[in-house]
Amino acid sequence: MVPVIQAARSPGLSTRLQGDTYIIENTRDTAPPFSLPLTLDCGQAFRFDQDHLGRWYGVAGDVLLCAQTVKERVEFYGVSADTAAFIDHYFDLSCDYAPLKELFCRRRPLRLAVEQFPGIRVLRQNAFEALCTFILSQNNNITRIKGLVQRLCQLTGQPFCSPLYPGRTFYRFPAPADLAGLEVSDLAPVRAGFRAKYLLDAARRVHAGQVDLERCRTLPIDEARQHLMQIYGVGPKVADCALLYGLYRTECVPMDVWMKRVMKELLPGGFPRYMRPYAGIAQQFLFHYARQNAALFKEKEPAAPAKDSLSIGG
DNA sequence: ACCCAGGTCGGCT
DNA sequence: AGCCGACATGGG
Repeated sequence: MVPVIQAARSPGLSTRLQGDTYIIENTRDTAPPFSLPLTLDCGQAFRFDQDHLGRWYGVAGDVLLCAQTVKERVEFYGVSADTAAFIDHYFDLSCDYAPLKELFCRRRPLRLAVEQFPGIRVLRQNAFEALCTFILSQNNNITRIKGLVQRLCQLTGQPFCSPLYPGRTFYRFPAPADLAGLEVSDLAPVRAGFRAKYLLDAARRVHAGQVDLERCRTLPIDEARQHLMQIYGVGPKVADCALLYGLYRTECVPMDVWMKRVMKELLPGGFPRYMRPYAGIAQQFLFHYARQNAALFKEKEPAAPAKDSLSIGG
């Protein structure tokens, strides 16, 4: 129930630190190991953008990450040994996605999603950050969520500098203690609207130990979900996001409007039992697939997707 | 101006 | 248990 296939022997990826550049390659073929834009901008993390050179950069944990795809390789810049270890963890590089994708591809609709967007990976984000950012996500669009998170970090997070971007200031995501003592009025500059009070309730409960995020890593999944849902403003969807993205509970499938549409059309019977432990990862492929093929799934009522290309069932 | 956005809450049946 | 409007804000 815990991890995904750990595959220490054949992770499918090789990594090496050359100077301060951390290079990640695919050991199986010449294809890129994973897609930076798909992984960083597919609606799981909200702190990454592209700079004027096209490099992806953003704060994760305590550090600024800056990366680019160069000739079938992913390169991270300004990387220390500690940062390299963090990258391994954050991008879950010890997890081999090949057998997972093979599993998913046994169902045709999932195969279409995986084949169209093979570079997606589910990140291992900080649990409190995942909880908070998905509290901010509710009834909101991704562009604006990124703005809210950015302003929250500027207002309450710890500032630091990076030699990668001289003269700029970056901000870590606030710790529970950074938020627990604040009032809704203090968060006004964030412009989070009705979500501000939810955010503060989460911070206070985590800070007070009333909510134990780490315990949710191992609790039976229904108990973990209920434990998080004691937070005012956290329902089943946000709880599942915190569990999947922040606590690596890969059996969780956050059901937002898009996933409801795509499941109804493509997997009306739900995920097959054999992929249930990793259904959250399959979800990431389906979620992106649905959004990128919005015209097929946006229809309110029947308007089934083109049965020609999206055959139902397996 | 209008609609919607990776939902949840409180108040109804 | 399930439906429905309100909720703050602003991007397209």
